[in-house]
Amino acid sequence: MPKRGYHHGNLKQALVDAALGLIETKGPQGFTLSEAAKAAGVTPAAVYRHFQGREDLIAEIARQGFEIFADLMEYAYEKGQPSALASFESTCRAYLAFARKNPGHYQAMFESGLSVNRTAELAAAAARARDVLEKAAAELSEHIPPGKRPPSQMVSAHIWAMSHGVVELYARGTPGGRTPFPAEDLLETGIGIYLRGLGLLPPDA
Amino acid sequence: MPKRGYHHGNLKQALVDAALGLIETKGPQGFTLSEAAKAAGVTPAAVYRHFQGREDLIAEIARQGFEIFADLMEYAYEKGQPSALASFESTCRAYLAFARKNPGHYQAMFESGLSVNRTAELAAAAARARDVLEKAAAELSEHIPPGKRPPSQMVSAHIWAMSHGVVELYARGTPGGRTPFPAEDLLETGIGIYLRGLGLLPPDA
DNA sequence: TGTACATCAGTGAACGCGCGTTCACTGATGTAC
DNA sequence: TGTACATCAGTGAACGCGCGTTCACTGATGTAC
Repeated sequence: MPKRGYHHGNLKQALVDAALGLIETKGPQGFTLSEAAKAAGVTPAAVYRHFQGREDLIAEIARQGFEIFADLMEYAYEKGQPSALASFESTCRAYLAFARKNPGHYQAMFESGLSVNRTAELAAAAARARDVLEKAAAELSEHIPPGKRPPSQMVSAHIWAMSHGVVELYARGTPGGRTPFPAEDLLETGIGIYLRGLGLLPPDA
Repeated sequence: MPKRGYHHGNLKQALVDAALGLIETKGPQGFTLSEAAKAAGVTPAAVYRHFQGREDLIAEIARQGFEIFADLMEYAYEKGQPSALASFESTCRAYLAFARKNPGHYQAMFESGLSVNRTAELAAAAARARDVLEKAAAELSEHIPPGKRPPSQMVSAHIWAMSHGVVELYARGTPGGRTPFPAEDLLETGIGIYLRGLGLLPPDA
């Protein structure tokens, strides 16, 4: 697909891919524009044909990440239908799977420090991903008696928080944590206990 | 306390404090050694009398952070005694309170990318903090019938993950999240539901 | 099919800058007598 | 109490380096005729 020679052919995406690799090894703050250019086999000045600067490049990576993320979440949601519970659990699993498979995207999205409202496209992609989880949570909530039902946005926030926490603490680096349990099991059991607390799973299981 | 003049008197701690301020505004990767020196009113070269370099400075901040963190957790734990449940909930609240009150430390500890095993002191401080939560979780677990009791290390990992997730997503920046709920409420309710799932709180409440 | 030309993606040289790190030094402090 | 001296925390000049950014340019590509 990419042409060779004086004209690169698809430099924009090549820069994105090169930066992804750098992020995975050195973090979103750990590389320079020049490094990304060099990794793509191109002069630093060439970057400015496609991006306004380093931040703009990271924002594009985050945008692509949120698009992939939203697609994955939507797919997982559909796969679980028509069961609200199955959709919800499938969506949660997709969260961790995405973080595992796309660590560079994940870091650009959540650890680069850039605002999700930087551009309209980025905000839209992020909103699409969030909406999937909120929809799954809302459907699930309908199975809880109205009196003891927490707001569904709160449920999705709880789940997002636990998922993100598991990713950050137990699916990568070496922070305060490290447990003898695989991240997947940790998330699965954690969400299981949480759903039991909501009365959506039998108290035993 | 700090002397003025040619000799600073307490430069090491002054550098730590200056760096803390910089971390709070620009993140753990967003400042340079020279900036920290300037913020402390001192030549860049002076830093080398106290630290081996930038990483070493951040590691010292993280170490101090883990010490404060562990102290706070221990105090919260004691305050809840002799009730295992009260100790546990108090400890969870202390987690978020620490992150709120010491954002610079928190970032140095969990978002700077440095390994907790960098030095023995750092590892020891981190282990002390972790042990408090694990002890609280273990005591709590004893109130669950052995048959349906998850490993207490798993419980503490779940709680740490949810706490960390709430801090990262809802107590600061603007990632995929933003909810209408204060982080404190989010964590409180999330842990409440989780504990109900463990059978440690009545199914209503 | 061939030629002339417009377009524009990428080049490479240049710039000013602030970084981390070193070094011989200086001068404040504390202590021995 | 006073003086001589050792200690060592911080200075300031210097260095080489890679950064981001600009600019006039070059040459590959596509298209009009």
